[in-house]
Amino acid sequence: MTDPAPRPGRGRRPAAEVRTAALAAAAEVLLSEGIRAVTFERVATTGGLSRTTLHKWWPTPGALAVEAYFARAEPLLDFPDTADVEADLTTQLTAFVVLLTGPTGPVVAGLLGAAQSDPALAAAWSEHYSRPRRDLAVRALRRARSRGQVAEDVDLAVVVDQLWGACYHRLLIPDEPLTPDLARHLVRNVLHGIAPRSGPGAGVRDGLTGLVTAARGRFGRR
Amino acid sequence: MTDPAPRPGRGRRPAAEVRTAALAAAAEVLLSEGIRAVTFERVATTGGLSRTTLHKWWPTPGALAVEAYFARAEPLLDFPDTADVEADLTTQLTAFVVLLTGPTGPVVAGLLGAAQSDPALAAAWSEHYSRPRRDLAVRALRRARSRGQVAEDVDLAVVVDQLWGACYHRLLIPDEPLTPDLARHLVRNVLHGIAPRSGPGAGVRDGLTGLVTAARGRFGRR
Amino acid sequence: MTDPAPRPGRGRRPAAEVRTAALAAAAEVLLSEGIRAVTFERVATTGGLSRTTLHKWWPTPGALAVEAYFARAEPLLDFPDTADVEADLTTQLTAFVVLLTGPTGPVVAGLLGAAQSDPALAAAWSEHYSRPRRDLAVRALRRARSRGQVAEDVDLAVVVDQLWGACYHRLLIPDEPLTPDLARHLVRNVLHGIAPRSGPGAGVRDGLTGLVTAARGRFGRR
Amino acid sequence: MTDPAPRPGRGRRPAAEVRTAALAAAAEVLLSEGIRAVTFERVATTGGLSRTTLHKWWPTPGALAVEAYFARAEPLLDFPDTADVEADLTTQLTAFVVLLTGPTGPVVAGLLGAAQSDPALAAAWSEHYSRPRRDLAVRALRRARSRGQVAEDVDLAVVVDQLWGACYHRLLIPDEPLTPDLARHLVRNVLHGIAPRSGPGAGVRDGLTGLVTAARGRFGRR
DNA sequence: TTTTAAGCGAGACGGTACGTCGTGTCTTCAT
DNA sequence: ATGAAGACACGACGTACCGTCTCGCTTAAAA
Repeated sequence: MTDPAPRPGRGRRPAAEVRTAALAAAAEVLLSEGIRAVTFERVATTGGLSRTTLHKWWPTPGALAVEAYFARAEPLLDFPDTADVEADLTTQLTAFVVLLTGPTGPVVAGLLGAAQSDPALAAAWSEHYSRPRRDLAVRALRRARSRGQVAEDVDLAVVVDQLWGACYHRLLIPDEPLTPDLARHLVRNVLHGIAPRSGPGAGVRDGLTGLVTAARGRFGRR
Repeated sequence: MTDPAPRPGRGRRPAAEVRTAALAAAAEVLLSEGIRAVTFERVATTGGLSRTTLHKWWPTPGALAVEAYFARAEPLLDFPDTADVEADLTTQLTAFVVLLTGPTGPVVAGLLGAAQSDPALAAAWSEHYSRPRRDLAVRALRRARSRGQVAEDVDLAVVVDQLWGACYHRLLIPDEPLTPDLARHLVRNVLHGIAPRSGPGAGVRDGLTGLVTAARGRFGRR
Repeated sequence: MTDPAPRPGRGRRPAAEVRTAALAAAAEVLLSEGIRAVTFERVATTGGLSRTTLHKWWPTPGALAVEAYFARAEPLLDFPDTADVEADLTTQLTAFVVLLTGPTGPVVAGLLGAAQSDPALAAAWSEHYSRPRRDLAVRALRRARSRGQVAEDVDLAVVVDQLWGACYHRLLIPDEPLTPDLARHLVRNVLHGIAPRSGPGAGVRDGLTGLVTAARGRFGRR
Repeated sequence: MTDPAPRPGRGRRPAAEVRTAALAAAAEVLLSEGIRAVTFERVATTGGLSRTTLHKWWPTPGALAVEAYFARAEPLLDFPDTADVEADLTTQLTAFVVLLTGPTGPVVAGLLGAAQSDPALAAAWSEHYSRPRRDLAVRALRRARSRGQVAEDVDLAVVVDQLWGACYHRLLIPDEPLTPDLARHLVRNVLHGIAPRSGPGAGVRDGLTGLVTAARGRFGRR
C-alpha cells in the first residue's frame, strides 16, 4: 500500500513521532480495509514501527483503531442554536445520517461492532465520542426545554436514544436503509408524536374503543 | 462444562445428528463464554465433531453461533393486540428490555457486534430475527393506524427504530443504563411527542403555555 | 542462504516429507551458524515450513537441532576388536579427537552447551549418542578384561570418563588444545598409570599378551 | 526474593557501589534460578540498576554472571602438599566432586553450557577459574614428579584432563552419576593404570611410599 | 569553592524469538 | 459418498530480551 518507511536508526525516537506515525498507519488501514485489518502486525509493518511499541501504547488493536479514527475525524460539530428546536435537531441529525451514509458509515459500524468484544475500544469510543456527543445533544435539548419547546418531565437522554440511537439501529442492523429524510421523520415523530393531532376533529374519536385510552393518554388527563 | 463427548467411530454419522450436536455445542459455548469463544475449533472439540464438517455446514463461526442461538431461544412472542396501542407497545417493549437486561443481553450484543464484520452472521440474524421482528412491529402499528391511533403520514418503520432501535442503542453503546421504565418513556415520547401541546388549538388547555397540559397530563396518570 | 522453498499448496503434506525438510533445514543452519541460530523461526523460513508444525514435532529448537545433527551424522563406528586393547582404544579415541578437531567440534560443543539448559536436548543427546557410545566403549573394555588385559576390580565407566571425558574437557574448556596425540597419551596413562614403572623389572612383563605391545609402545620407543 | 532496592536518586552513583550492587543482584538470580535467568533486564530490575549501566560494564549477561559467581565463591583451595601424591590428589578431587554434587553443580554446569556460545563468558571463566586451577594442579603434579612419584615422560596437562575433566564429563553429560568415590577411582586409575599388575615384578614396588597403600588398597581387597 | 562534565536512572524504540490459538485447505481412513 | 481425524501453512497475539539511543539529574572530579 504505502511505503514500508524503513527506519534506519535503532535507538529511541521521540514518543510523539512514533505515536503519530502509528495513528497515521492505523487510520490508513482502518479506512481502506476496515477494522478487522487493523492488527498490530499490520500497522507495525505499514507504519515502519515495531509491534512491541504498539503493544506498549495501546492495549488492543481496537483501541488503536478508535484513536486513529478520531485523530483523523473532524471535531464534533457544535449544535446550531436557533430558536427552532425542530430545525436544529433536524440539521444536526441529518449531518449525522449523511456521515453514516458516506464512507465513514462502515467504519463506524465496524468500530461499534468490535467494541462489543473489546472493552478498551468501547471505553475509548465512549470517552472520545459517544458521551460528549450525548452531552451535546442533551444540552441542546435542555436549552430547548428552557425555551419552553420541550415538556418538563421528559427524560432527555431517552430522546437522544430515539434520535441518534435510531440511526445507529439502521446502521448496525440494516434491514431498512439509512436515508437522509430519516432525520426529518425522527425529529418530527419524537417532537410531535405519531398519534394523530386532534384539532377540532379530535372529538370524532370519542367513543371508539381502544382509542379512548390512547386519546386519554393524550388529552384525557384533565 | 460438559464432557468432551468422545466419538469413537470415525465413519459417517447421519447429518441431522451431527447438526444438532454442533448446534448444542455451539450454544453451550456461546451462552457461557460469549461469541468470541465460538470458534470452529472450540465447537468441534467440545461437541466431539470434526472441524471439516462444521466448515461444510456453516460459512463462518458466527453463522453457526446465530443458528445455535435461535435453536435454543424461545420463539418470537406474538404481539398482544388489545385496542390500546400504547399499552401493547409498552408491554412488548418492556419484555424486550427485560430480555436485554438479563443474561441474553451480552449474548445479543456480542452477536450484533460480530455481525458487523461477518456478513453471514448478519444475514442469518436478519433472516431469523430482526426482519420478522420488525414486520411484527410494523404490522401492529399498522393495525393501530387502521384504528386511527396513528397518524396516516407516519413512516412506521421509523417508529420501530425509535422504539427498538433506541433499546439497541443502550445495549450497544452503554453510556446510559437499560432500565425497565425505558420502554414506557420511549412509547410515550413517540406516541405523544415531547413538545408541549400548545398553540391556538390549545385553547382546550386553558391557555397555559402548553407545558402545563403536558405536565398535568403526565402526572395525572399516576 | 538456500532457497526459501515456497510451498504453494496450503493443505496437508505427508508428515515424513515435512520432517525431513525440517531436519535438512535445521542441519544446514546448525552446521553453518551454530546452534544459537537454530530457532524455530529460522528453520521455518529457510525450510519453507510453518513454525506451528515445528512446535508440534519438537519441544524445543535444541531438540530439533540434535535430531538434525544425527540425521546427518555418520553412524556410530564400531570398535575395532583386535587383541590389542591399547591399539584399539587409541584408534577409536584418535578418531574421536579428529572428529572434535574438525568442523564438527564447535557444533558438538554448542549442542552440549545448549543441553545444559535444555533437558529435551540433553535427553536426545543421551539417547541418540552418549549412552550408546558409552556402552560401546564399556563393552570393548569388558572384552579386554575378559582377555585379562584390564584389572578385575576396575570400574569401567570411570575409564570411559578418563578417555572420552578428557577429550570433552578440552573441547568445552579449551585451556589446552585438542591435538591428535592426546588420544595416545590418554590411553597410555590410564592403561599403565603415570607412576613410574620400577625400572629393570619391566622385563617381567614379557610374555604377557597384548600388554607387550602396550609396554613397548611406551618404553620401547626410546 | 529480596527487595527491588528502590533507588530514589537519579544522578550518578560511585562506580564501585553500582558494580557491587550489580554483582549481588546477578549472583542472587544466578544461584536461585540459573544462568538463563541472568539477563540484563532481570538484574537491572532486581538490583535497582539501569540496564544501560550493565551494558557498559559487561559485554554479555553471561560475563556478568561469571563475575557474580566468583565474587561470591570461595577462593581456590590450595593443594595439600604432603609427600603422598595419591592422597593429595584424591583429597583435592574429592572436594571438587563434592562441590559439583552440591548446589553449585547445576550453576557450574549452566555457566559452562552458556560459555559454549558466549566467548566473553568463556574467557572470564578461563581467566578467573579454569586456567589457575589447571596450573595449580599441574604444579602439584610437577612437585610429585620431582619427588619421583610420576614418570618423567608424562604430559601433566593430560593428567589433569583425566582427573578433573572426567568429573566435568559426568557433570555435563550425566549418563553416569557423580559420586564421591569417583575421585578415588580416578586417581588410582591414572596413577597405577588399569592394566593388571602381575607377576613377580609386583614386588618391586615394595618400599615405595604412598604407592604401597594404593597397591594394597587394590590387591588386598580380594 | 565553584564549576563542569562524567555517568547513572529512566525509559522509549526497533528487532527477534517464543509459545499459543484460530483459520482454511488438504489427505487419508473408516463406515 | 461422507464424516472423522489430523496435518500443514498462515497470520495474529502477547511476552520477553536484546541492543541502541535520548533525556534529566546528581555527584565526583576539575578549575
